[in-house]
Amino acid sequence: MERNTRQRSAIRDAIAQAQRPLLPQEVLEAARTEVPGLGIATVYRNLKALVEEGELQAVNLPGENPRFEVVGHRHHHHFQCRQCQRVFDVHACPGDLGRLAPQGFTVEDHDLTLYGRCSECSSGAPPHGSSHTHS
Amino acid sequence: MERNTRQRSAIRDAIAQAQRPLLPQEVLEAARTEVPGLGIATVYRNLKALVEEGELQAVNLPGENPRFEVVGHRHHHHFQCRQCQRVFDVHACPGDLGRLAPQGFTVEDHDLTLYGRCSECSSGAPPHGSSHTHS
DNA sequence: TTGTATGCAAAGCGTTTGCAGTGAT
DNA sequence: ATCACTGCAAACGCTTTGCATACAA
Repeated sequence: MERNTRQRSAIRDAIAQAQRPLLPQEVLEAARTEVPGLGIATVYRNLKALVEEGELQAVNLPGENPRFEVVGHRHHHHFQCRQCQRVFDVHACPGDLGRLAPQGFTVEDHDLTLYGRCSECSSGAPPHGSSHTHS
Repeated sequence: MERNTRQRSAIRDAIAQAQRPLLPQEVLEAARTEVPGLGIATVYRNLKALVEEGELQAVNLPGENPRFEVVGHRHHHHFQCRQCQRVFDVHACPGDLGRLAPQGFTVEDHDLTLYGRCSECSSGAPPHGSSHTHS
């Protein structure tokens, strides 16, 4: 049976309050404000459990480590800002893409990622989340 | 100055002859038919060098390790077969996707991955490349 | 001969797992 | 009092790097 620990609550809250998919490391940092001694292994274990329970879903972008967000958002896509590297949900979809595949191929699903500048980075606002910038 | 080694030729040939993007491990296996003692580190070093030279490009699919293919194909996308896990090029594109992003966001580029069955796996043909199937 | 490229092994990085101790029920 | 959960550290898979040797030029 599942138990309600402070750690699990902190992890769940961290993701629920973020308005975007978070990396495990970001979840750790956010959840540690509530549970200072929290370990990264606990974050991974809970992320996995919460995904299996259907509460969270993994967000995989090309060439990126998996991020996690709450389920509920129906079919949607993602946008990654090339300046701050953050990922945002896009609640729009180009629609039927089956016609794009070669003859004989059957298309069942698709993933779409948009790249560019988020609204904050588009305006002259100071760069956000520079700590997660790639080297 | 760059040197022409047997290893580099074997790696280049392996990728050129494949009709799809290859994983480093697949490149190693293919190139070893020509250079048996080839090491994986040499594969990685050459892949990186060939990408920097502009001869190869990395193909990153969501949740997958990077694959490599020859450059030349202009803007295109990819299709991954859910049965054999192989990746194929798709020389079609849904076109302008800038309208999908939220207000204030600027779209500069996009990545699209289609999922389904490749032609071989759609027909009753024997499963291909089972050695690369995920556990 | 010179210095880049190679093979091996060790190190990195993100993620998973074993284990003894902790704490929710 | 159970037994799932936690933190730590070791283990993993993929990729990179240090180093002495091999070989293209």
